[in-house]
Amino acid sequence: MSSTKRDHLIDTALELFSRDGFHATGIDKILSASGVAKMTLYNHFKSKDELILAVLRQRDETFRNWFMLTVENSAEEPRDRLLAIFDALEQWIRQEGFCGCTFINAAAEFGERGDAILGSCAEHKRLMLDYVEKLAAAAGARDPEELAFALNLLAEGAIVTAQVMGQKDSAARAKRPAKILIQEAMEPVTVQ
Amino acid sequence: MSSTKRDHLIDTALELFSRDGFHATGIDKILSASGVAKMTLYNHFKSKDELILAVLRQRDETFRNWFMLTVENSAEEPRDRLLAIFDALEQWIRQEGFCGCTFINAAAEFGERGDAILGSCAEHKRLMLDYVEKLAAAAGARDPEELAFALNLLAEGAIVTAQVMGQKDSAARAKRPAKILIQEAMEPVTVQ
DNA sequence: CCCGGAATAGACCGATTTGTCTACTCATTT
DNA sequence: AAATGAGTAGACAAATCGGTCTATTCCGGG
Repeated sequence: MSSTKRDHLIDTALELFSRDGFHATGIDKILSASGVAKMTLYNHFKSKDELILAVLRQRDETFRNWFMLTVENSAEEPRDRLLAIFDALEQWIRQEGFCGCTFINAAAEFGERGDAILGSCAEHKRLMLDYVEKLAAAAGARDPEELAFALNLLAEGAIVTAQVMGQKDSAARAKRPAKILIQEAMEPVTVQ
Repeated sequence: MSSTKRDHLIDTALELFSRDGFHATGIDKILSASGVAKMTLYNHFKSKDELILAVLRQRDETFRNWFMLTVENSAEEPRDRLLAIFDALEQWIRQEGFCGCTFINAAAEFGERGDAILGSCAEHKRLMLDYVEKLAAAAGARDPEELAFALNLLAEGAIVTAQVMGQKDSAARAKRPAKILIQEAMEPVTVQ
């Protein structure tokens, strides 16, 4: 039963952090929402920052797994999988309670200080980018890293646009430019 | 002298909000950093939220003006101006003290509540998008709105990537995909 | 010169912040 | 039956939060 309380705290904290922000969510709010005693929290985590780090670690794992599974289940052809990225994003954005990317939000709140937190955000983005690059390589892109970088820009842009402007079709609308970039990346022609 | 104090408060608040975040920046920190008395602040602004709104309004104006001026000064041809967007972004990102987009950061902290604040962020993004669309129309794009939307995704992606991953060449690297999308948007061919 | 408006310093308020500590309960295990 | 470890409730601390209020000072225009 030891890790049950811990996981429950992380789940509750993720929900509140996403909805209200990290600084705006007090420890007491997490405790009362999860029904866990304060000493239990500080028994599992040394500080609020450590709780945040644990939340980010877990979020990275669950989100990336969900993302990769969703992409790979909705397309077989490597090239189609590159497009399926945006179907997965669309699906995520349309989920009720969508509050943008947890890592972008965390990076927004912890810029200078908290290199550990910012580092965790950067690592997540790195892993996501690596995955897209893997897909791009499998699709036979001329320069997988370059294509992955470009598609990743579209993806990040779609996430931010959905969050800030409330434009929930942003990922769907990103699909056409993505298709163009993919097509271009396959042919062995160089654009000056 | 009335508006001097007000402007000074807004400038100081913008700096601290950008560096440390909105919730993490207390009123007292803004006061001591600006050397202004507390009652002077509350004489100009009804609350911290109103100060934040004033900061966002001023930021929208100065940033958008700087952005448009920079784009238009670095290129004459409409089509080149679309690319100059990313030169301006690059320039901004490389400025020391770059902390990401104030409006993305604000939206990250004020999601649900504070529709006024989130609304201000959405409006800024709308105005930026409108400007890009104007450029796209001047460049003779087949569908200016669509091209502007796609280029805007790349731009937002570059901003976020620079902030979260510390990848300061993100805007420069966005230029090539942008060029491809622009080129495609000019020809009267339809990609299915 | 003198008056009025703006700014000042700083006390003060109640609420909330993160974090510590104690005394207690409960279930499991040996 | 006793011991152990996890969890609990809640008091407590020191700092900070946003915001109000008062008393004072400063400066420019009539």
